[in-house]
Amino acid sequence: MPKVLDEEDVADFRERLLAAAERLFAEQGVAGVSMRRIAQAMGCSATTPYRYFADKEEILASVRAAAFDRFATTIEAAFARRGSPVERSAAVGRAYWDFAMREPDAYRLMFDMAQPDDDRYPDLVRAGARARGCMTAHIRELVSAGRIAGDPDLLSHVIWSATHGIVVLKLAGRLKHGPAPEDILRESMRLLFNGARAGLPPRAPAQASAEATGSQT
Amino acid sequence: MPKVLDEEDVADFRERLLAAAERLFAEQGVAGVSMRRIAQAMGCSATTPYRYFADKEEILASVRAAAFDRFATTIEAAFARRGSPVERSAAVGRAYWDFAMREPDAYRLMFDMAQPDDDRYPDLVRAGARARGCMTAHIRELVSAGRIAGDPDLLSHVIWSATHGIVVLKLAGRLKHGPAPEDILRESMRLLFNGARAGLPPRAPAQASAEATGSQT
DNA sequence: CCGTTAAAATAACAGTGTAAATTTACGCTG
DNA sequence: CAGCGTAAATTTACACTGTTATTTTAACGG
Repeated sequence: MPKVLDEEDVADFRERLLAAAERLFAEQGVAGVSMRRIAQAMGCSATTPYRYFADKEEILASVRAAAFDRFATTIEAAFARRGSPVERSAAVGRAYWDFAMREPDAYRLMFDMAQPDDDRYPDLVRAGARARGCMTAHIRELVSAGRIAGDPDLLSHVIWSATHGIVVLKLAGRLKHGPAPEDILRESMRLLFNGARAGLPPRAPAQASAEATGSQT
Repeated sequence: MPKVLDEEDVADFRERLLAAAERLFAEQGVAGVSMRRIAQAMGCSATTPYRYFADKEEILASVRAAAFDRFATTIEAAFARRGSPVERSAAVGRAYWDFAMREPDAYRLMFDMAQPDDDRYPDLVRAGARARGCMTAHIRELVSAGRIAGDPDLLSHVIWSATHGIVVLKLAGRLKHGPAPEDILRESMRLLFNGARAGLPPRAPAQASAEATGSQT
């Protein structure tokens, strides 16, 4: 134990603790993991973590922020692929789904409804905003390319919430008896994009009689 | 304290405790409510609830089952309204949204992702199944009436998950900066129904040039 | 080598879920 | 009515939790 803690040492300890905490959270659920258990996994005393984190809530917030960042990085990587707007958009959608299926515990933590006021953790706010932001770019591109019509911000929230809804229903165990989640997702996207295409102005293709019948309010 | 507990007395005690527990859960979150706190609200000793419930988890499961039943009753009432299939379907959708906004804590409890194995509580399974079931009837009716095309079971899951996604994002506090949740919901339904209508076979109305373009898949 | 001082470890507190032991009080029988 | 059996309620107790206060440890400067 050095006399004074190098800033690097602090960062290292925090990182290692967060990694351990995330693993334990995934294994036994957040409520089932105690500070003492985390400390034990770190090989330190029960209260040493309090030198690096204010309390358990801050640990949880940091784990969630890390998950959001990992998620955002994954999505951004998918969007960075080269290809047509449609291909890139499909890649983003696939990356979203794959992340949720590959790291269900991380996804659960990220979007848990029981978290009261995340706003106290700037890093969590930043990571969450980054994750949200990187889901609108591909929609904006689709609109710019004239493949769908509508307000990109609104459309991206529509696509996002539809996808999110299927993911969380599955992660909550509520899609055990109905259609396969993948089928629901595919059909949702098919219908949404068909619907959004219907809003396009008349175009080159011959049989474009689809006038704006969207007057259902 | 009677010598033996009438079955009615047991049911009464359970009901009163569940009501108190639900109120406390809503006020302070599930994790913030202790058995002792519930017992205090009941005016009994700390361990008396254990005569009526196996443990805290069973209390939570019962509260969740009650919420599902209340939800299902609300939806069924909306569907029981007289009117056209479209009107009845719209009423169901509105009732769904209104319930989630009126009882966000109940909704949170119902669809919380952190619940591991609900299957141990038959009443909860039954109530959950009932709630899910009453969301397909109005879709089935729409399909029967020829207003939309597709597999009713699949379509109902599409509509459900889209609605659910918006609700849980709002309840998780993730829709503070974007479009209003109501707008996302309206646009989602507009696009989905437009998309689903596109799958209809050619019909009476004059400008029905929409030949079966639904040849995808 | 010794004192200073930051870091770690220990001890302690209030509160948790819950099981075991104990007390209470009702209904029945002698 | 006395008193017993017994179900219901309470008290006690235990292992655990998050967290704070106190004490111990150990690296550095003189």
